[in-house]
Amino acid sequence: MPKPLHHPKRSQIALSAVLEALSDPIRRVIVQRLSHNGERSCSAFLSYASKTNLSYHLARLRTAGLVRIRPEGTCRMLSLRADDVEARFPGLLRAVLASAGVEGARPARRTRSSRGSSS
Amino acid sequence: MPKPLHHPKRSQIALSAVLEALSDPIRRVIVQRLSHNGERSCSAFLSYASKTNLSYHLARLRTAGLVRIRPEGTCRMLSLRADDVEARFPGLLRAVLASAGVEGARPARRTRSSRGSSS
DNA sequence: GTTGTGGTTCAATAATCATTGAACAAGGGA
DNA sequence: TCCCTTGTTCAATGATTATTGAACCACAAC
Repeated sequence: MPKPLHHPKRSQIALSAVLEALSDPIRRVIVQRLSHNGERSCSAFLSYASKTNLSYHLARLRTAGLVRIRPEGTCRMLSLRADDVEARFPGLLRAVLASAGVEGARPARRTRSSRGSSS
Repeated sequence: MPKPLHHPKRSQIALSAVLEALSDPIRRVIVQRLSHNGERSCSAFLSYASKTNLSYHLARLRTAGLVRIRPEGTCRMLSLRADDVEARFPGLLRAVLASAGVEGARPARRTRSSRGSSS
């Protein structure tokens, strides 16, 4: 595919764009799987969204600087730009990915001490 | 003011909502100033947005679980729910606030080694 | 060449977001 | 009491988002 597929360089990665990209559950799952399993083809994520919609979400991850997309024959390989993001926003990706796994796990069992805590 | 001003309890704070709330620069500045200076009145942030608009942004921070709003006489006091957010998503707030300060600082001086790197 | 597969682009949609001005509500003085 | 300050709610607006289907493009195999 000829379209240059623009990626922001490390210094251009913006916090707003990164947080916005990570605020979507679908995109967070993609980032998480890339973080665990390394490089994957686009089609590996077709279970999370339709072809067109997936393309949209991947473009958002790419333009935010979270993901690199490399053409390989007829398909495209995705990889997480973990080093770039870590260099720019230290600890951010780690914190989000760690939290993403637990998110919504238990309904926060009502213990005696939490009975009337937070509003 | 009588309206109960709903706050989510700690276990209800959702990652998507937190990231979404923090993805806006205005809201990030507010969170940062609360983190540095502690409790502040709403009106302390009128320099960042109009009265109505500020009320909107504060409501988003509140419903996301990032901020607590407490009526005090004729004004309202804002405080960061740093402990709740930290308990739920460890390291997240720290990472965002640390990065927020540096964001967009230097225009990334073009060194020889960065000349044609990314993208 | 033709066909198939992997992905993107385009146009359209419904929903949400950010921003504004006008109106309203609840204290706290004078 | 009448104001003034602080802040919210409402309605409207323009911009952006997420999602879809149809069309398209590039490569690879036949």
